[in-house]
Amino acid sequence: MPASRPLRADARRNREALLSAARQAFLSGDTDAHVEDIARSAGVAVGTFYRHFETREALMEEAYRKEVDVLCAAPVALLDQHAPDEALRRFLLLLVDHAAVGKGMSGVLEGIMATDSPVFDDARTRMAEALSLLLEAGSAAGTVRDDVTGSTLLRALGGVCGMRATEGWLVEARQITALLFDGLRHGAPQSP
Amino acid sequence: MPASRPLRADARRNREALLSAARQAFLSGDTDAHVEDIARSAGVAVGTFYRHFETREALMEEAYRKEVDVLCAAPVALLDQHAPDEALRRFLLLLVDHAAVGKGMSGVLEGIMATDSPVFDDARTRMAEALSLLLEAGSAAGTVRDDVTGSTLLRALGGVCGMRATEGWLVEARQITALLFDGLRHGAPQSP
DNA sequence: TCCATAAGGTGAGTCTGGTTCCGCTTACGT
DNA sequence: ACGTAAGCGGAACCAGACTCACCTTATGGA
Repeated sequence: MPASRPLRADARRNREALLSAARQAFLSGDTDAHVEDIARSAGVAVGTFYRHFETREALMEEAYRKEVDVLCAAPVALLDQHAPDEALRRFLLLLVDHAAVGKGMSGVLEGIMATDSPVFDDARTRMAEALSLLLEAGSAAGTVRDDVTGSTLLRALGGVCGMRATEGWLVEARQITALLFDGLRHGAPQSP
Repeated sequence: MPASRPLRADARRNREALLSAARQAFLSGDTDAHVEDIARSAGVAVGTFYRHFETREALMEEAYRKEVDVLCAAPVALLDQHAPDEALRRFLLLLVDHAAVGKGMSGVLEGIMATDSPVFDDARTRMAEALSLLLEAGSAAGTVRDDVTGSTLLRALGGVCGMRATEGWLVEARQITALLFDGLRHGAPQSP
């Protein structure tokens, strides 16, 4: 199953072009760029697009996989550097910053977190696991409540990432994460 | 501008039929029922549909206005009966229960809270005001932090309402509101 | 070097679903 | 009754995702 065949040179080129055209469009805020436009600006026809990507949404997932990878890798590194609760706090802020990368990214994060769209199943699962890691470390250390799962927290973050382009949204987003973070500590074994 | 003319009898009948067909469909989970289906099951043609509603989305807003009204009215009553923080807590749970009414309702609440769709501008504003009322009462009483606005909290609730039909989502939703509630109290003047 | 051939590309066409438009119908005031 | 403005129907239109039958070309072996 891995690399059934190495993919022809022109094919790889086109695939790459499509992906980068998509990233370009999405990051610049045009989350619902038309397939035809993406294809054209990659210099290919729609048929070619569909040779490489199952559907329009599949492309979106692919386009953002890199970002999601970065995000999902963060917890391990953070836990290495900081106490669990601090690591959690930093991760939440990281999430917000990523949502800030471009209006598009925030749309995708929203798709990941706030919907059930099967397109983002994979990303959602990995993200929930990343959060679980942090929560478990925190609750083991007794600084974070232990009755919240990664997927619950993921859900709770959905709204944050849905915020786009509103005046001063970054401030709001930071406040929300602060709110959640305080809530997470509030119920911790020793504090209430 | 008010009642430019009392609307002909058959027209009112049809409008009502459309609205109720839509509510029926939406509440039973089919948030993206087709205009044609709604029209048919109301016993009219699409043309009639568009005589009464600007767009498909406009219908959705209309269909849920009643629910939103109920929700927005709650804070006043709650503040009458309970201390501000308790009123806030109850309101958050009320929101969750409303989202539970039907998969459709939760979709709409999500639309209200987690997007910028102009369709829900009105509902969003009113909801934010309702939350502000509670937050202000709470912060005046010193039991709730004072650095969070209604619209911020609204955003924070976005994810909750986006949850649909997942096994045990109600429990998750309650946990998230508890999380937010604890976070809201955590930063209150006297407690930290 | 050249050919055979399978991988890749093309874009007109299909399909789905929202929206428009215009001619017919009907409620309702006189 | 009747005239007419308000309503209604539904075929036509349009947008945008996706398909398919056919053409083009990279590539590996003779």
